[in-house]
Amino acid sequence: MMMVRKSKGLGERHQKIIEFIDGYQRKFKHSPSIREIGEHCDISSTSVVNYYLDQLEKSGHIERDRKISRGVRLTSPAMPVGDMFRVPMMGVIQAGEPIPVPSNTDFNSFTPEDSVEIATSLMPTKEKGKELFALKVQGESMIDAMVNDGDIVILKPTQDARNGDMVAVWLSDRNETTLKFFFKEKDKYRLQPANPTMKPIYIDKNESLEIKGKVVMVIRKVERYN
Amino acid sequence: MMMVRKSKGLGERHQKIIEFIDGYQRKFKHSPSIREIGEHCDISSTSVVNYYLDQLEKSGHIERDRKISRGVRLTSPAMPVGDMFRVPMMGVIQAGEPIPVPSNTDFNSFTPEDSVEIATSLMPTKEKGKELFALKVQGESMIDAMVNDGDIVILKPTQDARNGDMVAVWLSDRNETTLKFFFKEKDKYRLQPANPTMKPIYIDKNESLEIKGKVVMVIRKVERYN
DNA sequence: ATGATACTCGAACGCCTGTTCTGTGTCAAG
DNA sequence: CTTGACACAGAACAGGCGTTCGAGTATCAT
Repeated sequence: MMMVRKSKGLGERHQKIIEFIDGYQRKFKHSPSIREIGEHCDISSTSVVNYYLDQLEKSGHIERDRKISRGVRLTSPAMPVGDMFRVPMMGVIQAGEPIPVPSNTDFNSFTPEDSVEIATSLMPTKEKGKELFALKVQGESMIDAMVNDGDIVILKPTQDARNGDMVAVWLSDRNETTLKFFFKEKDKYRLQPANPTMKPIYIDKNESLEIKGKVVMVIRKVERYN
Repeated sequence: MMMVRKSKGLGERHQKIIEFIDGYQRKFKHSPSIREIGEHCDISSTSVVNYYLDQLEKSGHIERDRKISRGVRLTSPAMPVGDMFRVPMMGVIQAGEPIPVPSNTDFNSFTPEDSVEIATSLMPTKEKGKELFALKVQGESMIDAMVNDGDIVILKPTQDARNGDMVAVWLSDRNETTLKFFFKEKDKYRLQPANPTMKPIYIDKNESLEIKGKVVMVIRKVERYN
């Protein structure tokens, strides 16, 4: 039958408690005590706080270290505390295929599996990563940009590049995706490989050239070849 | 008994305490109490623990929330809670110079400024990074390993490499440091550049070849040329 | 020697904190 | 109406915990 009671989901107090714990941990660097939770959530008795904490633990929202002072913590804090952020992995980039670009509406639909975490201390400039996306390089066609099979490139979506930017471009005439340094010259574009021993390629200005994004970071995990 | 004076720097007990706090926070998700620190660091009195904690706070190694249970925490934990860890930046790697390798004794002497944070989710295999160190590449001499000026390479110190490993080697005969893929052949070593368009170099087995470490990761920040 | 400094110990004080127990009121089902 | 699950309050208990104090010991410069 129908219970008008709050038998399902999170009640108002559950949410208030979670919010308070999250804010408290952010402000101070430790967890609140049961009594502190009670005070700030308008609960007069510690047993009631304990009552809700038990429920939140069963529902998996929090973890508790029993008998330990301030042993309450959120299972998945909104921001992973550590100074880093998450970049969605949109797919692969390879010659002969257009690269996927993020749609503007999906901002929280990616899971940890298909995303990359970057420490903010590693980020160039202050692209504090709210629009960035990542691509995995497939094949060795980007090798002239010093990017190899399996590498991860972090891109910032943009249409127009400045001279010297490393960009991901889609050459529809050649049916090819490539990473190059971008230079605009008199009547053509020069796409300069990163490796100085290799020659640049020139694209006429009326040839179609689609800039997909600007590379801000390259990450290579070396573990293969065993 | 022997009581060793240490008026400067960190004494043995200071280090032991820091290590314990770090390990404790990693294992459980909260800080240890003063008594727990005492037990595991062979300090019989809580006042002595408090004594050292005060010093560590003044020297900036820890932070304390007074009057708060378990209100001790490291100012820059080796692993900043969020799922990542810190790799010490030992210096630069460049042709013509030997690369610096970490001494075994410095474990907390590096500051956030000269270290690199890596998300564990980005790490290859399970090198859960307790011996790793980082080097910044200077010059373009590593370009045949697809590593460029300004790149950061993460190395795992090792003397012997397996075939296919990407290693940092010091060729004393040539007075050169280089990154190559390592292959042992009949009577010589083959050092294969990562870029297939470049030819390998061969080192005779009696020529001196010092392997300094195995590359596990390469990070490139692209922000220059503006 | 002597005092200063650095270090160690043990105990006690008193608040903090998680836990538990009893009791009250509400509301829906039987 | 009775019953029982549910939400809540208050109090009390027992141990956890940071803090403080008094006292003792070793090392060193004066």
